[in-house]
Amino acid sequence: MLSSATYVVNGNISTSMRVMSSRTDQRQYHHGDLRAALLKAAESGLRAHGVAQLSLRDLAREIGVSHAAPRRHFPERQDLLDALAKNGYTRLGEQIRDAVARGDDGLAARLRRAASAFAHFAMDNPALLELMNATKHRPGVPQVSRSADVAFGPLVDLMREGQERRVLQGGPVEEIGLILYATINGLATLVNAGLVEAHRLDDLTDTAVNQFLRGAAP
Amino acid sequence: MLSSATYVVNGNISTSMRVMSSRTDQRQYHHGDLRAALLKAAESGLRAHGVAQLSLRDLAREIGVSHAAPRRHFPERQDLLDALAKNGYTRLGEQIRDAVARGDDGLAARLRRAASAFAHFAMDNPALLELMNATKHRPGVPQVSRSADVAFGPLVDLMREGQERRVLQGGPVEEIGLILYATINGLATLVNAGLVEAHRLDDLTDTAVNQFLRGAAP
DNA sequence: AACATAAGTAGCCGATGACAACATTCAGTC
DNA sequence: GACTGAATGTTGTCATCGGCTACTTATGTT
Repeated sequence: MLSSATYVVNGNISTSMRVMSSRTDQRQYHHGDLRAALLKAAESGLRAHGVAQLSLRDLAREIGVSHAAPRRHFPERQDLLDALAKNGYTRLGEQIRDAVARGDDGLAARLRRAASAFAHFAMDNPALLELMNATKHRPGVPQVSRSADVAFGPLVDLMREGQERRVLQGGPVEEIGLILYATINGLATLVNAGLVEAHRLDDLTDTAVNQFLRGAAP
Repeated sequence: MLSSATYVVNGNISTSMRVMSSRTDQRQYHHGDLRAALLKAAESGLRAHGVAQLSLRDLAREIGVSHAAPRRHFPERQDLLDALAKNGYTRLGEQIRDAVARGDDGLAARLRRAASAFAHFAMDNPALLELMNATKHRPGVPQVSRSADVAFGPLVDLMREGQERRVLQGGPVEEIGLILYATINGLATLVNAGLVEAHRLDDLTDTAVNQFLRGAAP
C-alpha cells in the first residue's frame, strides 16, 4: 500500500530536466515518479486555477512528458481527482489531529482548535475542499470514503472522550462528530461560494462551536 | 442585406431543406422561449448526469436548435450554470419559507420543518445543490449571492423571532442563522459526496437541530 | 413599408479526454 | 550477462466541446 511512497523522488528532477533539455536534451524516457509529480502539479494547478481548469494535458506539458503519459497512472481524469481528494482528506485529518493534540487543556479548547484547523485548511485549499465535497457516482467512492474517515475520526474521538469525561451529554457519538464536521464544512463552503466574506470565517467558526456546546436555547 | 436572389441560389439551402423535409417538422426559425427551454433541459440533464456532463451543445441538440443558439441567452457556459444556481436558491428559499409557514406552532417545530425541507431539497437535487455551492470567481457572483439571501432569509427571520419571543438566546442573528444553514448544507454535502448514506440524512438533520437548540454540554 | 434589433444558423478553431499502436526501460530469471 | 514480460512513455487519431465570426431570418417600432 505504501510501496509507491517508498521510493521518494523529488519533483525537482523534472523541472531541472525541462530546463536543461534545451541543451543536452538528456530527457529520460522514464520520469522516475510521474504519479507523484502529477499529483504535485495538479495540486498547485488546483490552487491556482480551480478544478475546472485542471487538464491532464496541461500537467503533462508542465512536467515535460507526453500528453498520454498520465494515462498510465490515472486512466481517467476522475481518477486523478479522486487521488487528490484522498490526499486532501489525509492532510485534513492530520491537521485536525495535530490541532487536537497540540495541548492537553480542556475539551472545549481542543474542540475550538480542531474547528479552527479545519477552517484554515478550507481557506488555504478552497478548490481542494470543493473537490473533496464533490459528488462521486463512480466506483472510486469507497477509496475516498475510507480516507475521509481519517478526517472525521479525530472529531468523533473528541466527542467520545468528552462523553467519557462527562463534559458532553451522552448521545450518538459518530452522529454528533459528523454534525460538527458538517457545520464547519458548510461554513467553509459558504465562504468558497462567495456568499460569505472570507474574513468572517474565523468568527463564524467560533460562534458555531459555542453554539454546538451551549445550544441556542436560553 | 443583399437581394433575396442571393440566398435562393445558395446551395446550402438544399441541405437544410433536406433536413426539414424529413417529416412535417414545423421547426420554426425562432424557438419562442429558448432561454426557458434551455434552463428546463439543463436542470433535467443536471439531475440525470451531473454538472460535468452538462454540455451546451447537447442541450441545443435536445431542444432541436443549432449549437450556437444558446449563446444568445448564455454567452458562456458558466452563465447558464449561474442561472441554474440562482433558480435553485429561489426554489430552496420558497420551500424553506413554505415549511416555516406551514403552521403556527412552536419555534422549535418550525425550525425542524425548515431544516427538514432543506434536507429534502438537497436529496431531491444533489447536483443542483453542488452547483449552488460551487466556487464562483467570476463577476456573476453578486447576482447569485443576492438570490442566495432568499434562502438564508427565512432561517434568519426564524432566529430573530425566536429571540424576540425569548425562546432563543440573544446573539448575532444573522450569524446564527448562517450556522444552521451551513450545518444542514454540510450534512447534505456529506451525503452527496457518498461519505454518509442517504437514509441517514433525516436522522442527522434532526439530531443537528436538537444539538443546535440544546447544545452538547450536559 | 422601412428598418433596427433580437434570435437562430453555419462554419471554423484550438483544446481536451479517451483510445490504440508502438517504443523504451526495468526487473526478475535463467 | 542475455532473455523476457511487465511497466512506463510516445506518437497519432478521433469525437466533442466551448467560444468566436459572419451570415440569415423574424419581430416590432416608427
